[in-house]
Amino acid sequence: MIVVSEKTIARLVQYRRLLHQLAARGVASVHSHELAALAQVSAAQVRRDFMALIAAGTPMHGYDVAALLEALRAFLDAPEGQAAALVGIGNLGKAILTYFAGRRPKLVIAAAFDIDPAKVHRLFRSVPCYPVEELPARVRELGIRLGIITVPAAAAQAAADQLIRAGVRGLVNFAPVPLQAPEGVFVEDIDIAMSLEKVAFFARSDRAAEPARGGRRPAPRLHAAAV
Amino acid sequence: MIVVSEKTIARLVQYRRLLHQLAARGVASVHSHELAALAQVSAAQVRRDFMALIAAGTPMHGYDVAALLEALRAFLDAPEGQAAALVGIGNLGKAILTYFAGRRPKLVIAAAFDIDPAKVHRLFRSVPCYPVEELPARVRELGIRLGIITVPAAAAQAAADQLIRAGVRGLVNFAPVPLQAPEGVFVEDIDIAMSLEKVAFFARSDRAAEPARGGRRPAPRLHAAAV
DNA sequence: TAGATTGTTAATCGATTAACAATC
DNA sequence: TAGATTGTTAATCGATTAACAATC
Repeated sequence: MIVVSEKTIARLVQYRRLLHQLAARGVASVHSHELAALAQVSAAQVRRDFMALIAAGTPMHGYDVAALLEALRAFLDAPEGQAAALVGIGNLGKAILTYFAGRRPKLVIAAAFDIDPAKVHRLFRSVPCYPVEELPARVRELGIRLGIITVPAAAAQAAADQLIRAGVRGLVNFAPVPLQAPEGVFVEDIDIAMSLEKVAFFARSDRAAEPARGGRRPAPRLHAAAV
Repeated sequence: MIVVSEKTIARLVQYRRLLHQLAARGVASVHSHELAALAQVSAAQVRRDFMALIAAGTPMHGYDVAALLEALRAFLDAPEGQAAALVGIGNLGKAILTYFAGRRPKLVIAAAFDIDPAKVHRLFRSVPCYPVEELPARVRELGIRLGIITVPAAAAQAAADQLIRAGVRGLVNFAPVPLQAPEGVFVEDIDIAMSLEKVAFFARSDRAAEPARGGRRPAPRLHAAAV
């Protein structure tokens, strides 16, 4: 059982995104401080994370982009791929289906569900949509362990319960209500309205975000001009 | 100038959401441990946050829900209200417009922008949509300080730059690319694909999220059964 | 070599929680 | 009163960064 912090995984996922962009531009090697600037963390953090991945760099040359991508793939991706289910084909559900269409071979949305009779039994961005009554059977049949909830708030907990009962172990919830889930089920609540309210607070001219600090203080220096 | 941490604001926004739900159910008072269970923080954290808001409770009775909501409103909301601009009317943009339609009187999306000639000069969920060429003038004219970016990745930074030049101080970015912004502009990147990859990692049966700890350890206890 | 970067440690901060006296 | 909760402090953890020897 591999146990890691959520923040670490978030950073690794972000590195991968950035490295893909660099690779697409033909960049073959990268220094810790370059990636640090892009990911907005310290260079030491990047080096620590790569050390944990057993991805070595060399002084002057830096890290090999292809080797890093391979190390990240080996650590982050399920070898056999992962299938996800999406519940609720509103505008948000459609946006997510569109975004994922054919983009990540190892992480595909294999089934979508809705209660609207006009939406079921057809394809959305080549993903089949089924009535929610079929959710337990389809999720089990496809071995889905990952759920995306894009239904209205009132229906979110019921959708989550159904998914969990059918074997789902991770949920991304976009409904504006925190989900209850048993131990062992990872839930990420993405509340767009709450994010907007947070940003609105800091967008006011008399408000400022406290800069994140921490870490060792610089050593006090003898004054260079002292004679 | 009020300086607070981002996490604190996120908690206060969440408390408000939960208190609204309680108020709607007719609940008049609440204890710190009740709200703590809903918000998934410690009761001590809730009490500390309310102390900072100068919102007092009484032993046995707890905190008055209406008084808390008023204190949160006074702290979080701009007295004169805030207007936001949304750039990019795809599925995600429409989802956000739908969600906000008439919901928060103090935080309204006042203008939307798109490059598609078929979408401009009409209303989406009663929000007027203008061509992006008009963005600088409209944002200035409406005094907008808050921007929501729901354009494709390739167009995100340009949209951000335009908004910032026109006076926007806070951005919520849904494009899958981190935005560069000058000091004083608060940026929240919400990367749905990265969130999904993170959850996918923890949804695998051999992976577990490290439980967040910290805080004072329980005092060692003398064994009660010792004679 | 000289210079820059990596691998790693030491230091330190913010965040969080247990604890408990004061209070209703 | 007795019992539970609030207001507040003390303790402690994880996260983060400066520093620097080893290395290319």
